[in-house]
Amino acid sequence: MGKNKILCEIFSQIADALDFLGENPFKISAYRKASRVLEDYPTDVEEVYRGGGITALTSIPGIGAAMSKKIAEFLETGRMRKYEEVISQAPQDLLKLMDVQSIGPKTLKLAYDRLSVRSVQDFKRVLADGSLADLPGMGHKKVENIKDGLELYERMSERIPLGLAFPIVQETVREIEQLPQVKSISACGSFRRMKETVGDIDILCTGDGGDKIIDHFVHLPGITRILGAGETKGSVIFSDRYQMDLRVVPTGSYGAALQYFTGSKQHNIHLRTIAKGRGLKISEYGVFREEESVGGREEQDVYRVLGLRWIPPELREDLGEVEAAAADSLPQLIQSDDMKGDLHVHSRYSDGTVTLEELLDETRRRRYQYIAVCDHSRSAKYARGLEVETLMEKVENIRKLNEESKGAKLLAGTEVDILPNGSLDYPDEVLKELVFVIAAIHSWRKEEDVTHRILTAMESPLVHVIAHPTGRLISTRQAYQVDMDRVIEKAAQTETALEINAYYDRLDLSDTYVRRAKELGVKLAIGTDAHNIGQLWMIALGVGVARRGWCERPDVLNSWDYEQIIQWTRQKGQR
DNA sequence: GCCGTTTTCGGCCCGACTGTTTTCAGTCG
Repeated sequence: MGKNKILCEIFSQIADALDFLGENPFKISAYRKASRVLEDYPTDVEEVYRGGGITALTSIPGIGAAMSKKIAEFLETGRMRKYEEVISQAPQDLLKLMDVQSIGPKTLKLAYDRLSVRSVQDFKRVLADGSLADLPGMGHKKVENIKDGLELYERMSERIPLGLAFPIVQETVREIEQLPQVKSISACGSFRRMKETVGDIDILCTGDGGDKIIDHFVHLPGITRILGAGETKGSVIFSDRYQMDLRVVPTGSYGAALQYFTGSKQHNIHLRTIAKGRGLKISEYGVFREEESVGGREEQDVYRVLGLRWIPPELREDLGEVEAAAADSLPQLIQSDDMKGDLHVHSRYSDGTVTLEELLDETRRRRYQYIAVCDHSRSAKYARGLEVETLMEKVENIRKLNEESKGAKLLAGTEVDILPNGSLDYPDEVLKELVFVIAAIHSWRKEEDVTHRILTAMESPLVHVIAHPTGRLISTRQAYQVDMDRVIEKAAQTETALEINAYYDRLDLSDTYVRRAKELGVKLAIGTDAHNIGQLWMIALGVGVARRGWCERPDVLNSWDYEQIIQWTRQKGQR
C-alpha cells in the first residue's frame, strides 16, 4: 500500500508544480486525477506492475501510457525523472501556499518572477512590506484577502474529524429548521458523504426571506466570527475552529443544489460529462436542455435525467458508483436502522464508567438486541485489564442479568490483547467461556511490523473479531506497520470478522479497507469502543464508514439478530 | 496527459465572485 500513497503524493506535487509553471491545465488535471485515483486504489500498484507490467498499469483509470512508464520507472529505480525535473523549477516550500484561500499558482508565480520569492517566509515579507500589492493585477484588497486566508490557514490547517462536526451540524440544523421561513434543510459536502474528516461544514436550505435566515444563522450561539452574510450565503467560524457555511436557494433548484454541494467534485464531474454527451447541462440551479429546465427540485431529478438510480451520498466519490447506478447494480447499503447492537463497549470492570445494569438498560433504550461488553485483558494494566477471576465474575453477572432480561442481552466479551508473539492474553479455556471475543494490538515497538501478530491471532478459532485493525488515530497517530492486504485475506480465509471501530478518532477500518474486505467476503463488526453512555451515538459514524465501504446488511454482523450472532461465533469456535 | 458505440485527434465540467480592470484573469467550490 505504501507505494500507492507515495505515488499519489508525487503526482500531486507534479500537478502543483506544473500549475505553478503555467502548463496546459488539462495536463495538470490529468496528474491531479491520477493522484486521486492512486490515493484510493485498492490494490498495490507494485503488485499490478509485477503481475502485468506497464500494460496492466494502463488499465487503472486515469493512468495512461505516459504515467504508466513513470510509475514503472519509479518502481524499478526509486526515482522519477519527470518529478525531479519539475520540482527543481518550483520551490516546494512556496507551493504549500496553494492550499491557502485566495492564493493560487498565478499569484505565486508572479511573486516568484517579479519579487524573487522562494519560500513562505519570502512570501510573508512581500505581503507585509506592500511590494506584492504594487504588482500589476494585484492591489490592496487582494492582499488583504490573502492575509486573511493565511491567518485562517494557519489556525485551521487540519481537517476536522467527522465525529466532532457531527453534534455541531445536528444542533445547527435543528436551530435553523425551526425558523418559520425554512422549508427544507440538509447538510451537504463531505459531511453528508460521511467522510472521516471534513474541511468545512456546508448546510443548504430553501425558504423565503434568505436574509432573515442568514441573519439568524450568523448569530447562533458559539459563533465567534462572521466571515460574510448576504441574502443567499452566510459564512461563519464556530468556536474559533470550524468554518460553517449556510446557503439559501430557491425551492425549484433545491435538489440540484443539494446534489451539487454534496459532491464529491470528481463525482459531479463524472455526471456532468455524461450529461454533456446527452445534450444536457447540469448546474447547481438544475438540469437544462438548451435553456429549458428539465429538473432540479428534487435531488433524484439530477440522476433520473441521466438514466441513473439515485446514488447515496456516501458512495459519491467516483469510485465506480456512477457505473453501478447505470447498470442498476448499486448496493443496498446498510442503514442505522439496521443496527441491532453495538459490538464493542467497555464497562466499569475495566476502564469504562458504566455498570452492566446501565448497559443493559441502554440496550433497551436504543432498541438494540445486544451490546457486547468487551473489557480489556489482564496485560492492559493501563486500562485496568481484568484478571481471569474478575472476568469470570463478570461472565457470571452477565449470565444472571440476561436470564432476567426479556429481549435485550449483553454479550459476555473481551477485548483481548494480542501479545508480542501473537498469542492471546487469556488461555483458551478462559476465552471459551466468552460469547464474543475481539482481539487487538495495544502496544508495539516503534517500527515493528505487527502483521504476523494479527495473522497468528486470527488463526485462533476463539477470536471472532480483530479490533481497530490498523491502530491509527485520526488526529494524532499513524497506523502501525501492518500489511492490510494479508490481514484481509487471512480474515477471509479464517472467517474472522474485522472491526469498524466507530470511535470518532479511530474509524478503523477505514472506508477503503472496508470495501476491499467486503469484496473478499469478510464480515465487519461495528463497535463504538464506548467507555461511557455518551459515546454510544458514534455507531452512526461506523455505519457511515460501512456505507462508504459499500456494505450491505449481510456484510455487517450488527444487522444480525442475537441468535444469528451467537450461532456464528459458535461455528467459528468449532472449526 | 487521458480518452474514445459520436472521436486515435481534439476535446477535456461549470458557474459565480472578486478585484482589477475597461473587457478580463484568478480563484473557488
